[in-house]
Amino acid sequence: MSEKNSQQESPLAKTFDAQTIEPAIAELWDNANAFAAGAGHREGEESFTIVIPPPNVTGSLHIGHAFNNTLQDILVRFKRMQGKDVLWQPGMDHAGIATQMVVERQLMENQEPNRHALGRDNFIERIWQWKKQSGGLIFNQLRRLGASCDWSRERFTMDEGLSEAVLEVFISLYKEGLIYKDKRLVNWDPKLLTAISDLEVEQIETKGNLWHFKYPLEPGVSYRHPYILDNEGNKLSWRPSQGDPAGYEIRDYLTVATTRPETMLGDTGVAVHPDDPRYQDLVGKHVVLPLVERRIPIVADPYPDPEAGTGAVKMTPAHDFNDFDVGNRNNLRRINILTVDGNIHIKENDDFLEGLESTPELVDLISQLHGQDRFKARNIVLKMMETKGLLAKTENHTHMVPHGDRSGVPIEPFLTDQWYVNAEELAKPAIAAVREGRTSFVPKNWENTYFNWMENIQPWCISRQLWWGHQIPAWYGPDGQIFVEKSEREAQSAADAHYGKSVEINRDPDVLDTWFSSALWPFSTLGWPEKTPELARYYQTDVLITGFDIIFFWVARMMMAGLHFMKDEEGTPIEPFHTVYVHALVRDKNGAKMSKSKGNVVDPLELIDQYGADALRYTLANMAVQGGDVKLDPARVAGFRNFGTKLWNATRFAEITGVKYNSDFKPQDARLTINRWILAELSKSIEEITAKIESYRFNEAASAAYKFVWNSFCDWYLELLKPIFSGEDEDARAESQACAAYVLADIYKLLHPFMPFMTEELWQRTADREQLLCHAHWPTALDSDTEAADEINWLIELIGEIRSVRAEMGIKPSQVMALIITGADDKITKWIQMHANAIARLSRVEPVEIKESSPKGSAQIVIGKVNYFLPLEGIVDFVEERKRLEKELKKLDSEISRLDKKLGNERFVANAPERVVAEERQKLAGYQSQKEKMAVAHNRIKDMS
RNA sequence: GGGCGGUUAGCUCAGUUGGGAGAGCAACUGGUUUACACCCAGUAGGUCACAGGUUCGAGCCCUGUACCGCCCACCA
Repeated sequence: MSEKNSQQESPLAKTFDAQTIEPAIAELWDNANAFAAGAGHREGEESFTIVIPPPNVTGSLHIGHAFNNTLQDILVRFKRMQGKDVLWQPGMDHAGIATQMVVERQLMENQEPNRHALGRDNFIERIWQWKKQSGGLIFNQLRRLGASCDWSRERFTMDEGLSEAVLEVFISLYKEGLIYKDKRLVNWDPKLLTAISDLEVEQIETKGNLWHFKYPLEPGVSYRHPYILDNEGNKLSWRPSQGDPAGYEIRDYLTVATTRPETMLGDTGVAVHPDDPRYQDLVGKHVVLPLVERRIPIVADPYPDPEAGTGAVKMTPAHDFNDFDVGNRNNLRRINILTVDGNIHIKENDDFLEGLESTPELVDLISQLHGQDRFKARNIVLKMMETKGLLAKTENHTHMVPHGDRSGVPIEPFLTDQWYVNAEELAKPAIAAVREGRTSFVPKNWENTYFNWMENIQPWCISRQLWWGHQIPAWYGPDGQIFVEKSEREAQSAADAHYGKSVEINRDPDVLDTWFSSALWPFSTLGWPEKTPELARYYQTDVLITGFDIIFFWVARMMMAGLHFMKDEEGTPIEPFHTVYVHALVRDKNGAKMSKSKGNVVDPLELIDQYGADALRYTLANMAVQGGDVKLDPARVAGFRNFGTKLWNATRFAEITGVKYNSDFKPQDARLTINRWILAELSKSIEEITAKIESYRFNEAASAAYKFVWNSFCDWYLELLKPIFSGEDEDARAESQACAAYVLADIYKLLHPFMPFMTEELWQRTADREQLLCHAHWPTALDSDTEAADEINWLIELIGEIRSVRAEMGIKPSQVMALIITGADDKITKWIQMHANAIARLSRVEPVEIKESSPKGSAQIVIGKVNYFLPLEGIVDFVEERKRLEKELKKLDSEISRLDKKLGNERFVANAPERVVAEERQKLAGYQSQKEKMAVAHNRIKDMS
């Protein structure tokens, strides 16, 4: 490294040029293969593994990725510097629907044949081509961000290896009976023409109507319908809970309500609650479904709520999840009246026509409705019902309508054959693992969300009617017999064996839900099902860092898959990770989720262009509050860019003043208080930053570093070194130069996880380093040295007071004035002598003198028992000082009276811990002695002004 | 309908075992020096949403209310 990165001749530029330096540093890391698995590993240190949440192959870096990956990188770089055997496993997700949509759109834009014309194989080939050209853009963007993944290990969910894992998992779950095929209602997306899982359904509040229909009872049947009267004597519907009804009327119809009138074409029953007194006599009778004239039964089922609506509910088992269940319990027919794309299908539909007489009215109905879009059909049905006088009432009604999260159209419950995973079974060990603390969430409250979902988990529909994805390894024999095997050849021989002769088999055309392969990510990327060395070394992974929006989609499913397939030698299941760090989503300024469709996306790449990756990362780290929302304000990015510049300039100052890294410097041997002080502050910061990163409090780690660098190191340490650097004491200068270099080097290390580019650059430029900063040893704290702190804290307080007095009294900065000290003991005297230069320089006082008696006409400062005077004669009107003292005295009075009251409270003295009481007493004494001195000063000045 | 989170300075937000409320930005005053105007020094600004309760003591714990946001859910 030394030939390339030895100290460079040219001095540092005035600011850090992120545009040119960041890419150069990225290249330096690249060439050194700095992030390969195990790079920088030190003997005896364990492994540390993170798998990246695989971005979609179609994706480009959005602010959420930037946030998520910044946090991962902070942790990964931190662990790497601790000498751990680190793997940050990168990779991408094939994102079935999203990718297929992108390429289909591209075909359309290019006016090329659509996918159906192209055919399945050609289309898939086309997607691979697209991936080669435009996929994975996001990885370059992640590199710009500084993500230190082992890029050589990049995986893709459609890779051969990962596909092998998918096959293995599917087949063994099938053979265990945990994957099965079933005909039931699914969430059907009529636009994308595929089934989707419950999680891909978004409930959207929609304003609509609730229409009340009269369904005539079959001829000869009627019943007594009770009612109550309102104050005006109007008949109101009666509910079982209301006690005795006021009266009855004879009805030959039932009223049902619906938000989806068009589904009535598929009604096959009316359900009432078995205990509902209104309808008990009707159970077992029939109604005649209007328009269609189908005779359908009235059944008793616990599902209808007698308190809601009329208590009678129309049943469409083929188009509603509840009705489906009721239908199963009561043997109701299932009549599918829709096509896959959501149009009415009642012509030549045997299910629909069964049992119907072919009347002219029916023919007319069919001709009016068949082929109509479901929403148009709704209006037509409504008109028909109204015409017949069967529309009893129309109410405004706001309700949740399920929409496909990709297509944005209302989904249809649709009766199809699909593949399911028995998630309930797989969830059991996944729940236990978290309950028993083998995997824990940070922050902990997400565990409730996890449990709540896992404990109510539904079968997971994993088949998709798409082309892009892992095709389901199932083949069908002539009679529909299923053969699930690794290859067509094996399926063929299984089929041949089954039938005892050679038969033709057909592969299931469907592909698997993308999340099926993502669920395997923590072990499939390490080579499973092969027993690779990486699998042994890096599984179990350590921390999963992810947004809460994919806890269900991804985290839960990784837990299920990991615990089912990964076992140690004794067969004990191994969780995929021991910790799940859940961060907030980056939201727009209104707190809304950012999404492309809303157009409220902040582009991290623009921020990187403008401020540099380090600045963006530092900002994001500072926003990573556990449990909090993240709203991005560009002004803050600028602020943290400024912080980088500050550090840059501190280094520049060091360079100018001969600060040079010296490996002989031993911090324990530092002699000067100022050096011992900064080393103690450094140690405190090291401890704090280390602890905060380890507890995932990234914002607190970042702000601790910020304060140390800016407030302690730059504002005070470097300022206090200036007189030493320009002074005569060569030993002091040499020690300080070495010490400053030492502290700077540790600062680079401490900041490296947060701002890797600039720190690496500075590290390389400030000394002839043996290694890259990203492999340097994370610093450890020294034994604490509190002695120095007293002295420097006194100095800081004194300088601050002098500055404050000067400013308040309007003394020009250019005005140099004397400082006279009285009442100094030996210690203070020594300190004054030691720091006279610094005091003079930083607070513009000259000379600094210790005297026996106080000068006349001075501003007065009290620190501890010592008085400090600034003679004002000829400089400023005493009135100003009088006002200032009065203000001070007022403040002291209020403090003193507050403490008096508190300490006068017997119960406080009796109940509060001794420590607290003692502290308060000490404070009070301090304020009192300060007040006495101030009062003296005030009296004196009053006489003069 | 169930669950979770939020309400602290003009703005964006910190505040981990209860013991005098902080940061950044913005504002105001003023800038001499061996780095930095992306800077330095100083100043001002808060009934910690509201109402009760526990406690010697509450931004923090308990109860309730209001408003905002999110997640889950099959009410026709």
